[in-house]
Formats: sequence, structure tokens, C-alpha cells
Amino acid sequence: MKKKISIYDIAREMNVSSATVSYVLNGKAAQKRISASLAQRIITHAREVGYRPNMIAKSLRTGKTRTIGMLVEDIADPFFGTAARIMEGIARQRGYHLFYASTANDAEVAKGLLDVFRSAQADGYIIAPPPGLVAEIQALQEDGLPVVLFDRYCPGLPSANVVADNFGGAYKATRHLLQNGFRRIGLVTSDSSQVQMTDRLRGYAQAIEEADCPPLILQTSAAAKQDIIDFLERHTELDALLFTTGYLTMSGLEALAHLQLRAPEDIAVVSFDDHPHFSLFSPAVTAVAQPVQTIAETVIGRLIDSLESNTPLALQTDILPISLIIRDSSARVAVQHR
Amino acid sequence: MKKKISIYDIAREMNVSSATVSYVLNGKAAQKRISASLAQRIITHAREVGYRPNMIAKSLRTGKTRTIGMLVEDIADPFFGTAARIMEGIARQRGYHLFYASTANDAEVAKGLLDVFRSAQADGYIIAPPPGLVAEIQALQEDGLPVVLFDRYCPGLPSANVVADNFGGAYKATRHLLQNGFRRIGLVTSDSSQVQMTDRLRGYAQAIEEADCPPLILQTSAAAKQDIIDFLERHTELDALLFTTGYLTMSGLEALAHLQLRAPEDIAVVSFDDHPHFSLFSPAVTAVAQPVQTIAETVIGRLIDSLESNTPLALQTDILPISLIIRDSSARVAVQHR
DNA sequence: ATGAAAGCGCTAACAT
DNA sequence: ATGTTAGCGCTTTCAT
Repeated sequence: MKKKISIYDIAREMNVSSATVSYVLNGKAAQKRISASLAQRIITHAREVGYRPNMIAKSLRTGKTRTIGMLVEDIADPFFGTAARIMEGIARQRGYHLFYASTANDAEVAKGLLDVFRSAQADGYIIAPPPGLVAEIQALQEDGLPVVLFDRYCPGLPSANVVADNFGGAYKATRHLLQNGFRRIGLVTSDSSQVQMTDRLRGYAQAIEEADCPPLILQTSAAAKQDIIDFLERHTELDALLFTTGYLTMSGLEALAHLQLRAPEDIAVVSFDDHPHFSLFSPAVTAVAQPVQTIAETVIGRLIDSLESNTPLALQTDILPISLIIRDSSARVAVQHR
Repeated sequence: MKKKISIYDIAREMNVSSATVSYVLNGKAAQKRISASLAQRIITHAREVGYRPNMIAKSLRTGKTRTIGMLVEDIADPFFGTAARIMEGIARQRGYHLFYASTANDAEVAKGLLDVFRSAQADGYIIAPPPGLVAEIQALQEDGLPVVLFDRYCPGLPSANVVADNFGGAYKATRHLLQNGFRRIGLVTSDSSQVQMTDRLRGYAQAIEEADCPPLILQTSAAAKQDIIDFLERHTELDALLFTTGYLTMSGLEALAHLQLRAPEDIAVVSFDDHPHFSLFSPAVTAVAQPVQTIAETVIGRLIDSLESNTPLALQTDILPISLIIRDSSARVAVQHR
């Protein structure tokens, strides 16, 4: 096992002090008026012996780790996976490291993870908060640690938030269905009462009310597929379905397949959350696409800006516009077949 | 900003030394014969004041971080995302933290990331190596740091590897197509010469040769969809296609849609790598499913076992069995329509 | 233009 | 049964 070399080893070899080595290696040679030739010799020697700074020691001393902790609901979810990937790249460009972990939307898991990040002295936090994490987020803020919430936030808690226009997205999707002649539009949503979900529900409800149509809402959770089957059998008048998450859309498509119902002839379908595969389904699935790229850029940008400028984050909510990607599953249909 | 409390603060309050606090908080009270009542008082006080150990300091002292660094090709890829999620959970249960990052299969990016992990003093490494990372992996091994390679490995480098049975999977998939009556089976693979890809190619080639059929191979990269369209137009005799990655399968399905070809009537399709959506495509896509769960468990299990027992990893390659999930896209077809 | 030394928070060998 | 203290590798103030 190769021996680790510290600045002391280099200092000894070069017959200088560890301080000099530290200055040189941190680019403060000029500022400290260390001769260019000495500096160059130190740098050359350091790379020759494969010196690698011990960030642990550096962090202990400076209190900074250039590390950001990120909590998502599930890293295997395409939305979060993509967002993580984008933020990771930007963070790296700006000299930070992003570490992410999945909470499964469980406050206890999230608390544990936050403890880990705090112990690791993460400089900043990006959180898609599960319900019940308000106190911990406040604690972070009180301790002066910058935190950006995204995808959802905690109503009543002043914080820096970045979310998609969930209300507008659902409203737009519902209007689209109405304009294509559907009148009995059901909403399939999760039983979560988190803000991103209630906003989607509100967007749907408002469009439905404006059109004088009856709201038909299914709240489901674990057994989504079966619940949707029951919902469809109970409400044979349904001619369209809006799903509030990509996950529910998949369960819905399974339910439709099970009942041998075709979209849009038998029932139209719109998904909240797009997926690259949707254009290949038959029919291709109409979807509300969240601006993942913009969300990711905004989140990591606001956080690192705050870190770099040492300025507290603005306690404001950025609401980013979504777009409706119209495909076949919501097409106007001549005769209803159900 | 709340003041951080250290064991010294607690020691002062309790009128004991920092060592005593350290022992108690690390569960060594009994071993050090510290009275149970004192221990209890210290523990209670610590939680009252919200003491949080500074892992940075602890790590600097012990040289251990209970941290594992993981390099995948792309965290947004379902295979890697799922694997990461599973390993993360197991690591957490065993008291480790898994930090992952994406290399984009670029050796330079991977080197940078490895540097970061080394500076952060990660205790162990999990790597899906890009081409050209051999020297760095060797350096890790020489420094006594445990590393497990997965999904692929570096031929010629003795290391601890965990991979799927790529050869067997491709062989099985090709045999399945042959048995269903397809004789002009094309392979669509990436232009990578990494071992997981060449193994898949070999599996295909062997089955094809045994059946006395002509090999028809397309190696593609960036412009996969267009390449596949050209390939199909150049070889109108093709009656089946085996894709060596999930990503290529998607490009292939797009190409088929573009040419208005239907599977399996016009051309049968089998994908290497399964995806939850595949059963909902029309037709449902036959796929070789990698044992992600088992791969993940094996990788993290071997690594943590080595860490905990302080025993070097066995330099052996675990090859885990894949399964062929037969769906409609490869079904035997009465008359060929092309 | 460079060096000495304190100290970040913690652990563990050694003392008592 | 509990305390003292050195030191992990680094940065930075203060000296020279």
C-alpha cells in the first residue's frame, strides 16, 4: 500500500515549510510573494509524487466541503434521475460535488439522510421534501445553511422553492381534453396531500368547473391499477382520464389494456409528466412535460450563487412553465365507442 | 445561526473530560467501565442540546469515512438508476453511505470523480469502468482500497467483478428467435469494444453459427435511429433484430415506426435489457432481463463484507444468470410480410 | 519572501 | 472509573 503524502512530506523534500507548500498549492504564491521558481518547483514535485490533498483535513480546517446534499423521492424515477444528472453536471462545472440519495418520501428516512449530510458538513441542500420535514428544514435555515426546495415545497414555510407550474399544467391539459370534445373527464391522482399534487388537482378542478362538467376524481396509492379498473367500471360515462404522475399513467395504461379499452376511441388519456417512451406507445401518449432542464438549472444555480456570494437565498418560489405535448391518446374522436 | 456543539461543550457541562464523552457516545462506556448513570446523563444531555458528531473530524482521526464512491455510466439510465437505488438501501442498512456519480463513459470524467472520492477518503469503490480506466483502478488496488467492478470489467486486469451473463443472454435470445422460425437475424450493437458488448456479440454469433445462418451485424453509436433505418433498407432479407442495449431498442422501435414496419409480422424484435414499459408497448417487447437486484446485492455485499472483515476482495468474476422474458414482439409468425 | 504554530473536532494510547 | 494529551492534514495569523 502506497504511503499517503502530505504537504509536510513535500515541505521536507523541498526544504520549505508546510505553509509555503500550502500557499503555492492553493494558488496564493503571488499574493504571498513566493518566488515563481520555488512555486514552480513545488508544483512540479507535488505532481511527480502524486500528491492528493486530503479534503477531510481541509474541510475540518475551513468548515467548507464544496459539497451539496440532495434528497429526492426516488433516484430511479426518470424525473428525479434526469434532474439529478443535470444538476450534477452543473455542480461539477462550478467546482461543487452533488451527492444524492432517495427518501422514498418518508420523513424518517429523510431525517436520517439529513443527519448524514450535516455530519458530512454539506455546504448546501437541495430537497424534494416528504411530508413532515418542516422542522428539519427550518433547523437547516436557522443554522444558516442554504436550502432549496424543489418539485414541491412546504406551504406556510418561507423558503427558496423551484417548482413546475402544476396548476397551469393540469389546467392546460384539462382544457385540451375539453376542446377535443371530451366532457366526462376523470382525474387519477395520488392520495398525497403534498402541494404539487393538490395544485394539479386544483388546475383540473378549475377547468372542469369553467366548462360546467362534473368532476370525477380517483385518489389512489399502492394498488393503482386495480383502483383504476374499478373506477372505470363504476363510471362508464368516463370519456377521458388525466393522470397526475407518470407512475399513475403507467398503471392506467395497464388498466386500459386489462379492460381492452383503447385510447382515444374508448377513452382519451393525458399524462402529467412526459417520458421518452411515450411517443412510441400505441397510441402515443399526450403528456404535460415538466421543464426538467430548467428546473435543474434554476435549483443548482440559485444554490451555488448563494454559496459563492455568501448571500442568503431569496425566499421566493420560482414557478416554471410546463408544456403540453399533444400526441394521439387525446385526439378528438368521431364516435364514442363505450 | 445556532452554535455548533462539540464533545468539549458537553464535557464542560457535565464536568467530565472530552474522552469520557467520546467513549460514551461511541458505546464504549461499558468497555471503559464508565458508570451507567454517568453514561446515561451524558447521552441524555447530548440529545437535549442536539449534539451532532462532526464526521469530518472523526474521519480525519480514524481515516475511515464509512463512505462508498460509485461510478456509473449514467444515473438517468434505468439499469444504473435502479442498481444505485438498491445498493444505496443496502449500504444504509449496513451503516455505509453510497455516493454515486455519472461518468458518461468518459475516462477523463471518471478520473476526476475518482480524485474527488479519493480526496473525500471514500473507504471503497464501485465502478462501471469506461474504457481507459485500468491504470486508475490498479492504483486504487495498490493503495489497498477495495474496488468492485460491475456491469463490465477490464479484461486482463485481475479484479473483483460482478456482471450479468451477457454471452448466455444474447445466445439465449438468438436461439429463441431461431426456434420461432426466424432465420435472418440482425444484431444491432454499439460501437463500444467493452467486454459486456463483445460478450453479447459473441453470444449472438455462436447461436447464429450453430444454426448455419448468416451473421448480420450493425454497429452504431450516435445516430442510431438513422443507422438502423439504413441497415433495414440495405438488408431487406432481415426478419428479426436483436438489440444489445435498451437504448438501442428504443432507437430501433423508432426506426420501425418510421418505416411503418410492424413486429413481429414484418420483423421480430428482442431487446437486451428489460424495462417496465416494455409490456405495454404494442407489441409487447421480448427482452433479456438483467438480474439488477442480484447484481446490486452482490456488488455491495462483496464490498462491505471486505470492508467490515478487513479482508481483501477475491479477485473473481461473478457472472449472474439472466432471464429471457418472452412477449409478443418475437412471436412465431405464419407468413412473412416483407 | 518564508516559517512557526495554533487549532478545526475527534479518538485512543497512556496515565492516574 | 475517568482524565490527559498527541496528533490526524490542513489553513492562516502573526513573526521575522
